[in-house]
Amino acid sequence: MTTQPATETRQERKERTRRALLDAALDQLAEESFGSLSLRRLTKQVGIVPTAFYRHFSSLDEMGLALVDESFVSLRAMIRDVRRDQPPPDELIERSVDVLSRQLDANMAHFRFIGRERYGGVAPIREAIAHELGLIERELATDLARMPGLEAWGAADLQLLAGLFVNLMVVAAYEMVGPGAEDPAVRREIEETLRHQARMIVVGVAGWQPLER
Amino acid sequence: MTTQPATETRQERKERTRRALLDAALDQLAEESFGSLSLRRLTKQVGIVPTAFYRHFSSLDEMGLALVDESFVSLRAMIRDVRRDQPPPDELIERSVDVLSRQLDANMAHFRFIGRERYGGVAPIREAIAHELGLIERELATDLARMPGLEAWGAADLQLLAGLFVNLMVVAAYEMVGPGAEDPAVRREIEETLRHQARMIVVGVAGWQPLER
DNA sequence: CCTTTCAGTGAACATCCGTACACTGAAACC
DNA sequence: GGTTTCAGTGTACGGATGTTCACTGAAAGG
Repeated sequence: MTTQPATETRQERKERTRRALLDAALDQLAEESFGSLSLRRLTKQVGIVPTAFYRHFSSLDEMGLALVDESFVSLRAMIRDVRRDQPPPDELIERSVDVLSRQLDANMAHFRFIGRERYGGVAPIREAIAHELGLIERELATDLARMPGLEAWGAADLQLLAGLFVNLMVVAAYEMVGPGAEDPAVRREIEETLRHQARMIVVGVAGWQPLER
Repeated sequence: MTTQPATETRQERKERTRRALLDAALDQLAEESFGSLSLRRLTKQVGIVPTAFYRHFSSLDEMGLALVDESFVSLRAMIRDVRRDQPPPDELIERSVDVLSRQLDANMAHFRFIGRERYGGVAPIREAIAHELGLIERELATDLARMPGLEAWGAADLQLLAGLFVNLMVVAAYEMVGPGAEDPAVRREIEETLRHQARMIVVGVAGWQPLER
């Protein structure tokens, strides 16, 4: 295993099987939860012997935390994309959902992982995800503070709103990428629901203009 | 095992160990996900031999579906409680959260189970939960249709709103009852956040009156 | 060029897993 | 009161699990 064309430094090879382990995990996590992952099946899929796993991670949990890390790198990259070309406030939702939709395909497994394990079985992973989502919530809150009409809001108010949006996003992302959303039509429907629900939060029930049909 | 004071009909005894199996599952599900449950640990906790499990369920999955069923009996009972004494619209959120909070203690394990397995690992259970939540969402939509100010809303609009509320409730319920919410202060905080966020959806960002601090 | 490092090997382990099978003994039934 | 039903027993199995340990062979380094 792991012999390649010609030149490849030792740490390149190591990094490659490490990557393969992470990918195998993300792959298997599409069909089961982290708590039921098996080290042996993982290494079998990668094509190495079970014990070689320990050359890369000291335990399955440690590998899980690595997955959390890189998943949130994806998520933050997405947020940065939205923030980069400062969209006008009235287009913020549209732009955000567009970016989400685009990034979703590139990082399906990551978003699926977050959605699945957010409330899933294994404590340290659940906690790591909760922590990262908390950070993102607070970042979003400070972003929102600069929006017209929200300058006077207190930290607590902004936090509430940020929580609503983050929740909505995580749930919608998972539903768009999780099992049952293979059909593009279904996915587009979820995407539209997300747009509308986000708008509904902004204008409120009182200010909602019924959808034309 | 399973010998009792005096008279106890055969099906009573059977029902009792069935109940014990379900309870043992709910108990263990506080610390792991359904996908990693083990028939042997389950039966050990109940005090019966592994093979006796099959006298009650044909598989772990079937038992999981039974858990979904009884969990939604709890949830529907809760909703009926809110609906029973028709609360005035402006108190609906307060009343709902109060009922939720009260029912939560009585059915912790059920709500924890739903929150955990909603996006969790095992397909048939995930689908059963999604189906039941869909029903509840539609019920709530028809309830909302009778509210003053919403009589003119179309089915799609009502569905959007119902989705927001159901989502908010499931997430908040899990956070109130899941790991990390043992501290009553933490729980009360989550409860208050839920109240505020629900109100924010109703009045919208535009109509939000900043919290006094 | 010779030595060190170390990713991956392969056998062995104790333990857990689900399930098949023949069984027992007491409640249920006629 | 004799027969049937059936929840729970006990053994036994084949296979999967995580982890140990001493190992190999090629790349890295002096």
